[in-house]
Amino acid sequence: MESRVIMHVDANSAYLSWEAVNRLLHGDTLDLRTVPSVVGGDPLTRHGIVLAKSIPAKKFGIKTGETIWEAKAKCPELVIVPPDYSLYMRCSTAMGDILREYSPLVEQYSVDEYFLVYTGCQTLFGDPVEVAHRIKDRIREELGFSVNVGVSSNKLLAKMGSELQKPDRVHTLFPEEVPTKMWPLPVEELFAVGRATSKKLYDRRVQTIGELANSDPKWLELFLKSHGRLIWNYANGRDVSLVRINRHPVVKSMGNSTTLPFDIDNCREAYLVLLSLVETVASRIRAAGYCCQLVAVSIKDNEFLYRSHQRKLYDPADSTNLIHQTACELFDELWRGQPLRHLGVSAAELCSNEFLQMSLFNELNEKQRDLDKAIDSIRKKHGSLAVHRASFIRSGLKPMTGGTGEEVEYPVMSSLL
DNA sequence: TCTGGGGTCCTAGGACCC
DNA sequence: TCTGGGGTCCTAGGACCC
Repeated sequence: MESRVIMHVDANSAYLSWEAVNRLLHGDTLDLRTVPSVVGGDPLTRHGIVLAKSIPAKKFGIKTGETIWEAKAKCPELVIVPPDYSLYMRCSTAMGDILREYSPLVEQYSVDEYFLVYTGCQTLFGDPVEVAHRIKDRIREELGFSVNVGVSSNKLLAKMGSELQKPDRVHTLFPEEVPTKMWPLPVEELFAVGRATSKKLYDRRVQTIGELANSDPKWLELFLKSHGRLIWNYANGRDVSLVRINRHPVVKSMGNSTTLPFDIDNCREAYLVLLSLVETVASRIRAAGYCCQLVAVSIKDNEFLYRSHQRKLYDPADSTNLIHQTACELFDELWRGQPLRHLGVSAAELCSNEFLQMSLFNELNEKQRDLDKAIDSIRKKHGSLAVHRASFIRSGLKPMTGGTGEEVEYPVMSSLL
């Protein structure tokens, strides 16, 4: 069997680079990439975390995910810009369009990452490493931002390769290069080794990827279960997962959640927030032609304690009111009166809605579906704010919450490759 | 001036059935 | 009747990813 050639293409500091490019395009003279800067949420609405940082900001020790407040303390002259998700979608798509010129097998892994199967394309475009450089340079010249490209024979190594040194670089990480290029790295840099796993490994004196690779998988399984075997294989450069074309992505769940500007302390308001979340979730489900058979509600209180309840439905549902009804019942199970800062609704066990469309259900459901359908089409034509439920009037709450502004047309794929 | 939002997968325990 | 054990479904929670 011919060995595979896989590339992983990763936009460098994606949100920040894209903001920088867009601002230059619109006449700004300052290139955000050249100064300490971050893309971040608004602390006044309690969304104040760093979503992306420039390389100069990184030199101040600023990290993604930390609070704007902490970042400012590290660098008082820090430039902070708000996120613009619809811009990021456009940049993401433009990147994918270039990649598809080099292979039909392209998987969008996240908003700023793609896998590309180059196996068999050599005869058309030539040596993989040369093509990786060409792709990288074309994206920089045509779209204005830099990427890293990792080249290897499986997805894991291609991805690890693209992370090696940034920005604007191509790296190979073939299996024979694993001991020299990957094994010296600290274990937390391995894909699928997060905070909890790296702590357990450090507690047991496993500090580098090489030490993990050369430890006994049976021993790893004692304290990491099946995850131990997985990361042991990864550390040894082994991964058999396939690149999946996103044309027919299998979405497993759809959810929306929100951190509220102020704590919620009564169930009337909570029900309303749940409704605004369900409006978004249910319309996404319907737009995709799905029904859900499971509804989940999550809460986070003012002490950051997180809990969730879920319930399987007797009949698959896609109606806003039905899902909201279930969500409120789940909320009642969960809530013990503590002030809440965050609410979430998720719909899972998705199935096709064809069965429902056959109208085997009672008249009430029929009317409910017609109503949802009518509302969806008005919103599609005139915008999501064109029609909303009267209960939101003077509530101070948004009638639809969640999402990124635009309908996101790609899935966020599995955490495992 | 604290700490986002979108996902997937795995595990453990209880219920229930045979 | 004195004690088992498989299999499946459901639920809660945790870990990981971008």
